[in-house]
Amino acid sequence: MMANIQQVAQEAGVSVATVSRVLHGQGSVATKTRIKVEDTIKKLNYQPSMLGRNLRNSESRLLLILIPKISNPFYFDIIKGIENIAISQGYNILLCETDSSPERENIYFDLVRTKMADGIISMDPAVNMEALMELAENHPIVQCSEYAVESDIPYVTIDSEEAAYRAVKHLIKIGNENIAFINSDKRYLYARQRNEGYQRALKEHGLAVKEEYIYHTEHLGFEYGQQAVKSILNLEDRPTAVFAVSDLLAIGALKEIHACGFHVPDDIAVVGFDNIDFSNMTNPALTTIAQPMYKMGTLAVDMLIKKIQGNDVESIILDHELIMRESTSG
Amino acid sequence: MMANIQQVAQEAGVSVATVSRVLHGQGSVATKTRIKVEDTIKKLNYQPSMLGRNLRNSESRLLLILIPKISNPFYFDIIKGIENIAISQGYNILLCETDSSPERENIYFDLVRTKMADGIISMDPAVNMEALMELAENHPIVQCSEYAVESDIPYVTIDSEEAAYRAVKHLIKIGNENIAFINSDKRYLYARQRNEGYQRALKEHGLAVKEEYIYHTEHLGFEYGQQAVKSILNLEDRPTAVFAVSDLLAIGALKEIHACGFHVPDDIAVVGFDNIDFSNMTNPALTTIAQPMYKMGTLAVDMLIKKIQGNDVESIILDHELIMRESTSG
DNA sequence: CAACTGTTTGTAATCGATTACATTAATTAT
DNA sequence: ATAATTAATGTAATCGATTACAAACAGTTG
Repeated sequence: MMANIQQVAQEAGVSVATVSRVLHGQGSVATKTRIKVEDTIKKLNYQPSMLGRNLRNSESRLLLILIPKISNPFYFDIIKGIENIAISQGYNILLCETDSSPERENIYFDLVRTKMADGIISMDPAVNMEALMELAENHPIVQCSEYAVESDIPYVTIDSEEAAYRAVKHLIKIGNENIAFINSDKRYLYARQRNEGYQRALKEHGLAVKEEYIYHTEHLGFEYGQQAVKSILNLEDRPTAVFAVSDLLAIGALKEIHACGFHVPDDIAVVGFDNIDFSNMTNPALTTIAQPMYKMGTLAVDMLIKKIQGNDVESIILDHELIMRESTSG
Repeated sequence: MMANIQQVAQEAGVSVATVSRVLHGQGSVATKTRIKVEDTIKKLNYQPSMLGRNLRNSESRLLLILIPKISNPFYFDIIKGIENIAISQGYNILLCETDSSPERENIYFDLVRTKMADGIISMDPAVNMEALMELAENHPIVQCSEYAVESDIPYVTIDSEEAAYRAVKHLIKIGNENIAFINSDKRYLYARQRNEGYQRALKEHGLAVKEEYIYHTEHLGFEYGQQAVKSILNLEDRPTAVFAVSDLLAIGALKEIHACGFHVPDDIAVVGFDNIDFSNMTNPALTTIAQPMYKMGTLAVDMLIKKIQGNDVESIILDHELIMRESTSG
C-alpha cells in the first residue's frame, strides 16, 4: 500500500531522479513539473523510505547515548539537551542503558559497528575504556560529564575538583569543622577529582583530613547514602556536616540522619551534588552543586555531529554553581 | 576500511551468497568452505551492515516507545522490561519523549511512516488518538498502561478502578471518613476510572462524596501535589486523608502537609499510586498502589513483536497490589 | 557407465533511495 | 538562422545486504 519513489515517478510521468530532486529541492526542476510531482506525492501519500536513503547515504541518522541507568535523574536534562539539538539536525537518539554490564555495552557498540548508529555520546563512568578507545579509532565518539584523561576522545564536562572545593568551603564557612565525605569508587575520575577538592578546602582552612570521615560507596543510589550515614553517625567524633558526591546519596543521607533522630541542618548539614529535580522536593530541600546539564547535552551533540561530518572538535569545560537550600541553612 | 560482504566473498574466493549463508547459518555450506569464510570474516574484521540488511528485509528492527516525560519514574521499570525483551529478540528501542507536544509526536510518527521504526508502544495518555488510530491502520501499534477504549489498538494495563477502590478502602479501614482525592485531568481515561473507584469505596461505606474534596491537577508533577494540598488544607472540614493519583503528586502533598505544620500519618494519611522508587525514600515512606510495571513492559513488546510478525494479539489486564508503608500507619 | 538424487555453490534480481553523467529542450547571443 | 549556453530531465550505477533459481558437483544405484 505504501508507495515508493518508482511509483510516484511513473504516476507523475517523470523519472525517479526528478522525484528525488523535488524531494530535496535541489537541482533544477521546472515549476510545472515540480507541482505535478508534489501533487502525485500527496495523492499517493508517499513518504520516502529511510531505509533506502540511509543505505545510499551510508548513514543511519541515529545517535547512541550511553548511560548507566535510565532512572538516574542526573541525566534527564542532559538527555533533553541532546534530544532537542539532535532532532533539530535531523537525528534521532538511541538511549541505551548499560547497567554497567560489558555484554550490554557490547551490544550497543555493535550498533555503530554495524552502521545502525552514526556515533556515540558516552556518559557511563564505568564504560570499558579500551573498547571505547578502539571504537573511537573508526567511529565518531564524544564523552559527556565523565571522561578519561588518557584518551583523546573529546569531552564536555565541569571542573569537579573546583566544584567539590566550593561545596566544602561553604560548609566550613557556615561553621563546620568536622565534615564527612561520601564519595563513590576511586576508580572513577570524578571521584578522585572531588576528593582533591574536598581535601584542598579542608587544608586551606587548616582542618585535618581524617580518613575515617571519608566513605566510599559502591554505587550512587539512595540506599548507599543511608548506609554511609549509618556508619558515619557511629564515629566517635561525629561530624556536623556531610558532603555527598551525588544528590541521591545525599537524599539517602537525609533520610537516615532523620531516622537516627538527628535534625538537618541543625545537627548535621548536608550538601549534595548535581541538583536533580528531587533535591528540591526533599525535607529539608537539599543544598547542592548544579551542573549546566542541558547545556552539556547540547554541546555534546554539537560536537558529535561535527565529528560525524568529519570535523575536528575541542573538549569543553563548563561552569557550575552552588545552590543553597534548607539543608545547610539553619 | 570497513569491509563489505563483496570483499569478504572475494577474499575467501566464494560468492556473496555463500558468505551470507555462513552469516545466517542457513542453507547448506560445506564445512571446509564455512571455515574459510569464517576465517576471512575475522581477518577482515567484517561486520555486516544493517543498512543493507534492513533495506532488503524492509525492516529497521527499531521500536518506538512513546512517553510523555523521560523523567517520570513511573516508566522506568516498564522501559526496562521493554528493553530487555526487545534486545533478546534483536530489536532496539527508540525512547521518545513527546512532552505532550503534537509536533514532537508527529516527528516520531514519521519515523514509522518512513520505515525508520517497525512499530510503536504508546504510553502517552495525551497522545493524539486520531493520529494514532490512523497510523495503526498501516503500522503495528500497542498501547501500554493508558489506552483508548474506542480504538481497537490492543493494550496492556491494570484495572485502575479497582486499584483506586482498594486504596480508598484502606484509608477508610484505618479510620478515615474525610478523604480528599487529588486526581488528574478528567480527559484521561485512568483519571475517570480512578474517580469511579474512589466513589465506589466511599459509597460502599456509606460516606458522602464531597465535590470540594476532589481536586483536579493539570499535570502529575510534584508542584501540583503541593498546590493541591494547599487548597485542600484550607477547607472547613479538613480531610484526614489524601489519596493521590500518582506518587509524584503524593510526594508533593507530603512536603506541603509538612510545611503547613501537620504530621503524616497522624494528622493526615496519604496514599499514592505507582510505587515509584522514590516513594520508598520519602519521609515518611509512602503507601501506594504497585503496578506490575516490568511485566507490563515485557508483555507490551511481546505483543508488538507479534503484531510486527503479522499475528493478532489480545489485550491484557494485569493485577495490582497495595503497598502499605509509613504514610498510612501511625 | 548412465541416470538419478542430494549437496554445494554461484548468478543475478531485489529492496528504495541518491546522484554522476548523458541527453534533450529551451533560451540567448552572434 | 545558427551556434553557444543554460535549464530540465532521464539513464543507469551505486549503497550492502538477501534469496530464488540455476548450475555444478559428488555420491548412489541399477
